[in-house]
Amino acid sequence: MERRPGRPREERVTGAVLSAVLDLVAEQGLGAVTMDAVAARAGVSKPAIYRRWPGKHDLLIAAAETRIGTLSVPDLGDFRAELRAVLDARLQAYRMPGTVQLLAGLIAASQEGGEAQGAYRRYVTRIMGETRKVLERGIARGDVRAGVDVRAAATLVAAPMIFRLVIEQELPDEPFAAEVTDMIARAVGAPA
Amino acid sequence: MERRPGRPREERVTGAVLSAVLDLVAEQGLGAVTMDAVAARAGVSKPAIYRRWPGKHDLLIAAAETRIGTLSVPDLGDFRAELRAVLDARLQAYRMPGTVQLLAGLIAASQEGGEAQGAYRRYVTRIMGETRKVLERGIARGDVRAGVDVRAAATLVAAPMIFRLVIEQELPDEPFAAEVTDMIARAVGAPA
Amino acid sequence: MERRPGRPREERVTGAVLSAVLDLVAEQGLGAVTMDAVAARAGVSKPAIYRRWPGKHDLLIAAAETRIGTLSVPDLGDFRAELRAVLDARLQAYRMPGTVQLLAGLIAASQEGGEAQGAYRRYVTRIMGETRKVLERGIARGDVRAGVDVRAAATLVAAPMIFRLVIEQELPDEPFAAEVTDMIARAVGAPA
Amino acid sequence: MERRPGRPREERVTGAVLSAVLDLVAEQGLGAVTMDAVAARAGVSKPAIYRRWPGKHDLLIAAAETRIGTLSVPDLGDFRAELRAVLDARLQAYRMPGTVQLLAGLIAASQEGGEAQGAYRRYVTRIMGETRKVLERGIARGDVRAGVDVRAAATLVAAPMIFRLVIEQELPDEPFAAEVTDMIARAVGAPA
DNA sequence: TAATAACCGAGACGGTACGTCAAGTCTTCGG
DNA sequence: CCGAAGACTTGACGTACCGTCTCGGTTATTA
Repeated sequence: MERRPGRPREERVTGAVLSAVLDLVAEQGLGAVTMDAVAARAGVSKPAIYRRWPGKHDLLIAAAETRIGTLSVPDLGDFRAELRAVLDARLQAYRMPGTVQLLAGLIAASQEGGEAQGAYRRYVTRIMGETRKVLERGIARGDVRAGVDVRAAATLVAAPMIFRLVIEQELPDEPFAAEVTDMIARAVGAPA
Repeated sequence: MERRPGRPREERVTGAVLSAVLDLVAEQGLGAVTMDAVAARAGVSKPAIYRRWPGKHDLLIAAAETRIGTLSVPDLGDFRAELRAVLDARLQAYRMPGTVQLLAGLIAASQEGGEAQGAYRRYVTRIMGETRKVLERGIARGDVRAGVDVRAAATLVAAPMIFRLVIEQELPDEPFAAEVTDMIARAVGAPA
Repeated sequence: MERRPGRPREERVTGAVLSAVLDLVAEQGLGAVTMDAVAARAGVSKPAIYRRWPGKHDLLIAAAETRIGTLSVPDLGDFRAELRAVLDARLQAYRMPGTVQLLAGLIAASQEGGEAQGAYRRYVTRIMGETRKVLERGIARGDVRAGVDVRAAATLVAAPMIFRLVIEQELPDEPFAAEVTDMIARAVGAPA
Repeated sequence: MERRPGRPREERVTGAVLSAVLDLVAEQGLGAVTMDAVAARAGVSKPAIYRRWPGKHDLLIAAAETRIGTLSVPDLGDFRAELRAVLDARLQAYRMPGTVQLLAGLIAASQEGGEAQGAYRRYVTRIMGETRKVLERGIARGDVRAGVDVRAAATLVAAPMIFRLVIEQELPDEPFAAEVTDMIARAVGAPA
């Protein structure tokens, strides 16, 4: 195990900063997420933040990752059930205060095209990976049509919840998740 | 016809400003859309801009409206065809340079919650209205299932294209539109 | 009379900033002369300061100029009297609170070699000009030796007071001025 | 002979640091004399520096002392000759690259009023001590007027060279030294 | 021989200031 | 009243430096 020389970074700082970002977003919205405010809230100096993340965008992405990390759906033996599980997991994540603002900030940040963009791309890929697995499992199992374009279908699954939340600015609820589950099951499910 | 006293507003300004916003976004990205930059590019003074739009957010929304304005799909006698028409119209709009950044900026701006938010909401509602009409026409016609939740379905239609563009950061293409058309037709179409 | 377009600069700002610098130096020393502190004290914004002076060094020089501006000694008919007048004028200037710190800051600032250096050089030249005039007047009058190197003599006149103040860190007093007057009069005066 | 326990300090460090300060000042000016830069240049760590000098000011003073250390003028039997020897010694010291900046830095540092100030005062006193000795020797010998204020005269001797260098920002040369010698000899010398 | 204490390089830390930039307002002039 | 031009406030940005502290490791003196 290689060890870099010099004083090691304090773990406390990383966690405190990310928490501060989430708190500020939840309590006062995206506009309150100032580097100074984050530093003050976290009880940390600005340079300590910039040592970890090259810019505000990267920090936002990192904060978002702690919110909507990798979710993992086990094999439930049924595509519809797994699909619902995926959507329910998202539902929970989106219900947490500040998630909308965080996502909105993330989207804006991802357009700048610095080092942040790579991290963002990897993040999105990772997020959608589980949905693809569920679809592929369904195909293997036979309750998803063999001809389905998996990538397009994954988009169809992931999009509505975020759209409702971020574009329509309305918290998606369970009836909505149920409705989406039903429609997508019809869209990609194997005919009886 | 009432006439305010003093020098009337020059029509030239409004157009020049909106064009400047679109140009800047397309050429240099969202970060280049500064009020000063817009003013300089449009050959216009800043006060002239603020006289027309109360803030940057509103200006962004106005610029977005010129891009993805109201689209109107005529009755083609077939839901699937009309759905495809809706998606193709979006496809064209999204293909124009700078649309991604514009949308991203719009999303970020919409979170601030000033006067702009109302305009944003009206804009989104208007955008989705046509899709709802198409769905309702399909129900009336009988080629869309009667039990479909129209609002949820409208979200299902609008979301994938924007998601692919803004979240996945990939330009949606015609095969994708075709695939989505097919899936949604299965999702909400009346069974044969 | 040419008039630049746009809103003219407020005279208030320039004066308020220079006063703020002098006040801060006098009250809390050189270390308290922060651009933020100056801005706050002057009731002015930082950009307004940077519009007028390219950096902190230039601001310091400008502030020093208001303190030890051009002094003018009239023809008193006697070299010794005029010499004493020059030294007394300096004495008064140096007695004002904060002058030491200001001079020390000036010296440090003058080493950086930006645009500030030119201003500094002009300032020093101007300061020493009056002393040279006094010397030249003395030569013409005959109570200063004809062979005296005027530039060297001017340095001999200007140096002791500043040295005592800045290097020895002691406020020069009248006995000191009298002693210096006497010694320099002997050094450059014409023999009786 | 008391010996502190633990690993003794490496002599190498002290010398390397002082050299680094002098080199940096000479090559890139006062602004380049950063504690980090000094440490890097000397191949030494920052704590190793702070173990030896309590702060930057003290380090600057220490560096200056290596440049303009104690000079000792032997009894040459003649005031004028000794005076010239003093000024020539200074001339040599001032000619070394970076001395101006070093002095300027010293002056600025001496205003801060920490622990460094004491060291600075002692340094100045020591520097001027030799000049006082020369003057007192002259009085005893009889080639300096008995009534001369020794302290004021010492200032008169020390000031012009530094003033020319630091304030006028011009390297004092031998003609200047000769001229100053002549004038001061007239100022304080005993009449023939 | 082992323990201890002070040293060493490397580098992260808090704090504070710097100089810049953008948003939105205000002021001058001329049309 | 509208227009351009540009100065203004506010407040955030990202960077630089200072002096301290924490590592892992080394070197000498003491037990």
